[in-house]
Amino acid sequence: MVAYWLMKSEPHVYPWEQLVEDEHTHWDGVRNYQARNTMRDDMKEGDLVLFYHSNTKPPHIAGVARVCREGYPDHTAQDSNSNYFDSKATAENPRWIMVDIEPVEAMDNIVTLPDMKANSALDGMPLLAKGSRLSVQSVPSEHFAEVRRMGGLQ
DNA sequence: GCCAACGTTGGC
DNA sequence: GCCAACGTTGGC
Repeated sequence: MVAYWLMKSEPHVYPWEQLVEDEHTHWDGVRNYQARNTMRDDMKEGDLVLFYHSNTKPPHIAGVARVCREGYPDHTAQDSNSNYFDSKATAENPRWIMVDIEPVEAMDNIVTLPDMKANSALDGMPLLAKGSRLSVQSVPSEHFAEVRRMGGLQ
């Protein structure tokens, strides 16, 4: 049973094009407990992910990715040279978790936030909720299908 | 366990 | 650059 998710990345930090070039990546740097718990407990290999570009004009979904490795310790938390260093993280208690994802398909045309807000078929989508800030979040399957359709994918 | 202060996210 | 919304920290 495939589940659907959405992950946010700022394009000047790690864009979709970089994921395509890298072929897969580990999703390090998440330092929010709710997002961590989702990666640790809920995201399974084969689940599909909407790759969202935040903090850009306009914010948009760039493509679809797939979980290719389930939750494991985010080693950057134990690296004092990393921006994501957390002094409370240890080998015994890594505190932060990441998954690996790989690209599946780019949108034929990007799906912008205003277009999603204007589409009543997406009413109730967590991304569109007021004050939504979670960088890893669930996507209802019917919303996932609608976003793919909006992006021009079969 | 409360809550004020502070830091971050992210659309606009 | 602004600021609303939200999460975390730490004193009490």
